[in-house]
Amino acid sequence: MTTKERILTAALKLFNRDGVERITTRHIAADLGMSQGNLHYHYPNKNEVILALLQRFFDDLKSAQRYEGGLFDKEEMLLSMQNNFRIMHDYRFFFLEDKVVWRRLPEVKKQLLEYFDITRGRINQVIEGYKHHDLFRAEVSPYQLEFLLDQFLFSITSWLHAVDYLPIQTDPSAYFAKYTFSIWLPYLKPDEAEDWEEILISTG
Amino acid sequence: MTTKERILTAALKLFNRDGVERITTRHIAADLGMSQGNLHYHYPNKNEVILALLQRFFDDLKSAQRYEGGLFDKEEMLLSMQNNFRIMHDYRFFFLEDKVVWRRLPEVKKQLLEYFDITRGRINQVIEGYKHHDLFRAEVSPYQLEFLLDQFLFSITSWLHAVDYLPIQTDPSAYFAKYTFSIWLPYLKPDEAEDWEEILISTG
DNA sequence: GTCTATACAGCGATAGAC
DNA sequence: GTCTATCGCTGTATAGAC
Repeated sequence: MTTKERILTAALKLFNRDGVERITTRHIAADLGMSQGNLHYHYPNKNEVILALLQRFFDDLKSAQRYEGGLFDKEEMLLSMQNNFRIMHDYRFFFLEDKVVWRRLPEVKKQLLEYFDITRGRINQVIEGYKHHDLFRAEVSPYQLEFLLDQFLFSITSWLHAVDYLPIQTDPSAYFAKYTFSIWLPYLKPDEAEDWEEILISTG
Repeated sequence: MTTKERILTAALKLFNRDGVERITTRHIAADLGMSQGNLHYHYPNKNEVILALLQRFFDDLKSAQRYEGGLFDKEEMLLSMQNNFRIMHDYRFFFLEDKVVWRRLPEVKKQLLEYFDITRGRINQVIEGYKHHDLFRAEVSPYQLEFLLDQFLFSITSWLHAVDYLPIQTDPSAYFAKYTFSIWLPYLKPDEAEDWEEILISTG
């Protein structure tokens, strides 16, 4: 592992544990048994460390992305979401302290919103596909269905915040991946809902 | 308005705008055209300012609480939630920067979790009442229903975080109060769902 | 109650030796 | 590449005059 990489790993650990504002370049250097001057040789300032971590976050997401199975391979969809959630959890300070980071670096906000906008498009495709194949219950009103996309997006962007407020026993990433898909069960026709429920119960 | 109150009002404004960590006692004093020494006469340190704000938050909640209508007065329930959300929005730094505040003052975490635990109990009562009066659709499985309480709690505790991620045009407090109740529409029997939908569309 | 002045600690960042 | 030393700035908190 190169020194630059070791710095990022230590910084990530400390940011997640103690917060971006509290952790200084001194702390990161000390954690590595390295001088602060040397750290500044590799990264001119703290913001550059944060930006490098954001880059690594997106790289991790990309390399975890297997080839897209069809929109209707349920198990694949669930596991893929679990994977993404695990990576988000690895870099959780970006989300748990999003407002703090965005204030330092508006660029981070822009990039994260772009990322979630792409996700939003994917989810919308799935919903439209389900509409097209007539898999939603007939009684569900358009008003109700309008909220569905927002509900997914809410869950995907903000689940890390909720971890402290909900009584969760198991691995948060796994729990909230299941939670996210459980959102739409009551919108689906009984057969489709049963299908999904089985997957949610048996997987992970 | 007493000086102590003026300090709290200024501090709240600045915390919401620029973040708890960034805003210092100097900033608060300057905003009031007051010396920093004088501020420290009224509040010995920044943490005491934050704790006083938490107290005021709970006071505001309490005084906004009208007498509880029955569990089944829908309009009352919606307006009451909108009110609570508005107050949360007034003190939003407590929620948008919850992890940062909690690290400084673990006491704040304890009190907020207690508050939401009480809310959790109330919601659970409503759900149980709906079960008892047989208002949920028969096809909804116990597995699905288990998630309902968590969905409500997730929404109520974390909606402020989601404001930046969702494309919201109107007043966030109003939007998310409606959003929260829209969660359970697909779980309800058609008649009850229609009833709720009408309220959600016509109110606010 | 309100002010000015000050002590003290910690942070970001740079310079220069090895 | 890595170190030590150091500067300038900002934050918290206190002391003492009015």
